[in-house]
Amino acid sequence: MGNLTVAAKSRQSSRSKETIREENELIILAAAEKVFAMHGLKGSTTMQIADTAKLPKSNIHYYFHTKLNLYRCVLESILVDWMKAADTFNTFDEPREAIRYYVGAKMDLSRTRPFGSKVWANEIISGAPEMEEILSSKLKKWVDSCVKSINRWVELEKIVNVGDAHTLLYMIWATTQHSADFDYQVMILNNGKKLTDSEFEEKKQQVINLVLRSVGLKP
Amino acid sequence: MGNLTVAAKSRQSSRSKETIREENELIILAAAEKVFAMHGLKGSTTMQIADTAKLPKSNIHYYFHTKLNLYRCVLESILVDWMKAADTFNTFDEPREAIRYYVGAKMDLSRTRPFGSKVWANEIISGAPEMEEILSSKLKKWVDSCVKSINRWVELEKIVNVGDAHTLLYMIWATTQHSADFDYQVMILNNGKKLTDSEFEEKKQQVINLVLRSVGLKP
DNA sequence: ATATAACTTGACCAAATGGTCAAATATTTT
DNA sequence: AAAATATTTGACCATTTGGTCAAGTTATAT
Repeated sequence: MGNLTVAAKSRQSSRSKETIREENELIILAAAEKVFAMHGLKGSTTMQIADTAKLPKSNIHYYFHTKLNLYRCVLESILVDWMKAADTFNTFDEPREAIRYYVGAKMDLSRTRPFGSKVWANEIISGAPEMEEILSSKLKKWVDSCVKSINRWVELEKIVNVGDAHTLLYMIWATTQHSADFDYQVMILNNGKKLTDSEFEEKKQQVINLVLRSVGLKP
Repeated sequence: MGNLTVAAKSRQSSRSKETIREENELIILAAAEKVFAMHGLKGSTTMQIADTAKLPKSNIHYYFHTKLNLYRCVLESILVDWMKAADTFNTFDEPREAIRYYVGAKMDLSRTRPFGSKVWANEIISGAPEMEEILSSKLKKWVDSCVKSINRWVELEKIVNVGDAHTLLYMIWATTQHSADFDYQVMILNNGKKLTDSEFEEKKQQVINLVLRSVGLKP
């Protein structure tokens, strides 16, 4: 024992500055996502986030400066996953495939990243005050191209005429989004039991089928 | 002028204690609903609510004691309307009628009481921390009876087999609920234009048709 | 009329909270 | 090795905010 110099000891447990930064940012982002999901932007305190991250509060400010900025970073990080799921909608020509994959991807996302899903939903519902730019640019483009796809399917008589394509899109959106956020809810209403993986797959299939039928497609 | 006694003047502009209480409670509840919808429970300040109600802050506390209590009162008041819409689901034997009226009622509610709708949605999404009792009792009963209705319809082959009835119910719920809360969203994504009454009726019809088709019914 | 009860409101307070700072520690560069 | 740069952290602060209180006003009961 004791045959390591102080320098060696320190070197042994040392991480490079780069990895320190990366690791801590990830830890803080994850903690913030969880806390924001539970209490919203204003309802969350930097102290709660710090405790969840098991870091001193000052550390949170050191890496993300302000709570609002941290919140925005969380949203952006969620947006990446969210858009990844969204993209599937426009990579299929056939409505059946497009819907099947998008709904599936969206529901998977809600299961693998439940906290992010809630932060996102909350932000959207409160009028997306922190995301107007993103919504007006990135998301608008996505929505527009989805609407085009849907309208084309209607013209080609691949799906029934649903009226305004936005209505259908929002319905799919709402269903997959909310289907996630209800998990919590479902637990209270049913019993205390969470869905198993296979139960979840079954539920996912049911939702897909509902959506498919809603546009006149047979599952 | 001046031929009214002080007493008469005072009597003239006076409202009975009872009506004063009733009126003020309503004013405060409405203001709170609006503010809570925009900023959530923690994000709303009693001062904001007071300003919106055009009353001094102390007055809010005089009538509702604490912010949390006021919030609960708002939720309860929304629950009344919410359950009123919900009841329609079980007053029709035919799924077509039940769905048509419930979805319609729910969407009307979201239009006539947009703020309440958002408060409710927010509360539900954050896991309904202030409503566990209500959810476990009143709402559970409603859900159970809806599930029974749906299952009976499946047995009688009036609608297709949707798997777990809860999934369908939540889907309807999510669609109507969210369809409300997207209004804000829709404005940003489309232009700045709100839906006219007739556009809304059209949209309502589209949603109803989507839901009907999703269970295999022709609109 | 007068006493009592209910309503109104500005001043005030204690606690919570977002954020700052400087001193200490660790890593990297020269 | 030493200078420079980056990270860590406790102490501290100004502001916000839910809530109280007491003094004043208005309505009601006797």
